[in-house]
Formats: sequence, structure tokens, C-alpha cells
Amino acid sequence: MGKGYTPETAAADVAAALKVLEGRWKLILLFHLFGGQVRRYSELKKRIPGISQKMLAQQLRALEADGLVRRTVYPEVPPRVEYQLTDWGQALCPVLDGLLSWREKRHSQ
Amino acid sequence: MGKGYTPETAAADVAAALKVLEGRWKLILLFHLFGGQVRRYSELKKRIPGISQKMLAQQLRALEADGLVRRTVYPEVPPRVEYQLTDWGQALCPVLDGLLSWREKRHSQ
DNA sequence: TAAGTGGGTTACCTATGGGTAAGGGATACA
DNA sequence: TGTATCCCTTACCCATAGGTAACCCACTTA
Repeated sequence: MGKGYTPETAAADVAAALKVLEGRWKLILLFHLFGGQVRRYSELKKRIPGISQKMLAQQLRALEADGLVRRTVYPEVPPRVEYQLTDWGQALCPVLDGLLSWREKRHSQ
Repeated sequence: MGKGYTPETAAADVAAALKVLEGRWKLILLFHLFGGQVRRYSELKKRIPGISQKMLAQQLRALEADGLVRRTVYPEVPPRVEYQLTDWGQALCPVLDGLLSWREKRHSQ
């Protein structure tokens, strides 16, 4: 912990980072986009079983608003919308990897 | 992502790791215990403004059940109970640090 | 007898996240 | 005219996380 963090400010900053990942579908969406993949709305809908149109749109908008996802609209008919990660969104990948490693350590020591 | 993760299993595993941190007070509690600190129930109550007895007990029990916190009861009167992180709980510190760094990167590029 | 101390538990209420179902608007095609 | 496609939005409902307030237990001290 570099700066002058108190337990409260550190916790608040981590919570703010995690807030971006909150929601039943966000992690699934991110893992569908990690690695530079580009996906259409309807493609995500097909690949993610159980997600409703409302939740898909809502969570994608939230990820976009938070700067993890870039949304590109092509003014065609019928419309085409593509989603991909921003650089910052992609940078989350190793962090989540760290979480996975931490979790695996649990019963190993 | 080493293993044979699908987006769904990777997301589920990350969610399982994050579940341990969910709750309004857990991160604050962790940051009060990082670095090998040992604290009594009443001490935590004093240091964490706004937390109720119910929530303090509840979240500490959850962290204990998840293996992050060790609870030690001294059979005295009045009772004394001490809380500290397990090794695995302490190992979460660098992971959260990674999250903080990721967050700080957001507007820097 | 009464009150204090430490570490809780229990009962009850409310706010919010996520669910389903349905509608909506632009364009093309038959 | 009617229907299909794509990408949503709106209305409504429910389950659960978290809030407050009050109670509990064992023992000591006054």
C-alpha cells in the first residue's frame, strides 16, 4: 500500500474498483471480450445463455460508462452494434488472474 | 488465463473469489487487519465508525467461515475475543493492491 | 439488589438489484 | 399492407443485503 491510505480510504478505493464488476453478468461479459474479441449485441445474446435483452443492454451500457467497453454503432439497417474492451478494460485481465491464483491457494497451505 | 477456462467458468471462479469480499464492511475490516494486526471486537467497533454490533459480528463470522480471519476466544469474564488475518487472508493484500493500481491507471492513458 | 462490561443475537423494516413480459422504432422485403 | 430484424426501453414484481432497536448471558463490583 503505497500512499497515505487509511483502512477507510483503501477500502473505499477497492470498493470503487469492484463496483465496476458488480452485477450478475459483467464478469461473464468481460471474459467474452478479453483478448481483443469484438462481438455484436445479438452475438453476445446467443453466447450467454440465460441473459435477457434488458440485462445485456443494461450491463453493457454500465461497462461502457465505466470505460471498460467501447461501443461502436454502424448506421445500417438493421442496425449493427459492436462491443470490445478498451485498453484499460483489457488491463483488468491480469488483475482477475491474480484473484484466481489467490483463490486456488486457499487449501494448498 | 492458464487452464481450460471458458468465459463462464472463469467468471464464476472470479465471482466466487469476490463473493468473499462482498458486503459493506468486509473490505474495511480487512484493511484494519492487514499487516498482522490483532484486534478485539470492541476495538474494531470503536475504530470503524458507523458499524453496528450486528454487522460487525456478522461480517467477522463470514470472513472467519471463508478462511480469511482467525477468531480467538479467551474464556475470561468479561469475555475477550481477538481477530487477525490468516496467511491466506493476508495474501489478499497484494491482489487488492493490483486492483488499486488498475484503478489509478484509468485516466492516465 | 442493582448496575456495568464484553461480545454478541433476535426481530423487524426498507431499499435495491435483478427477474419477466411486453412494447418501440427504423428500415427492408414480399 | 404486413412482417421480419436488430437493439434496445419500460413497467412491474420479488428476494435479499443491510439498517435500527432491543434483548441476552456470565460474572464482578458497589
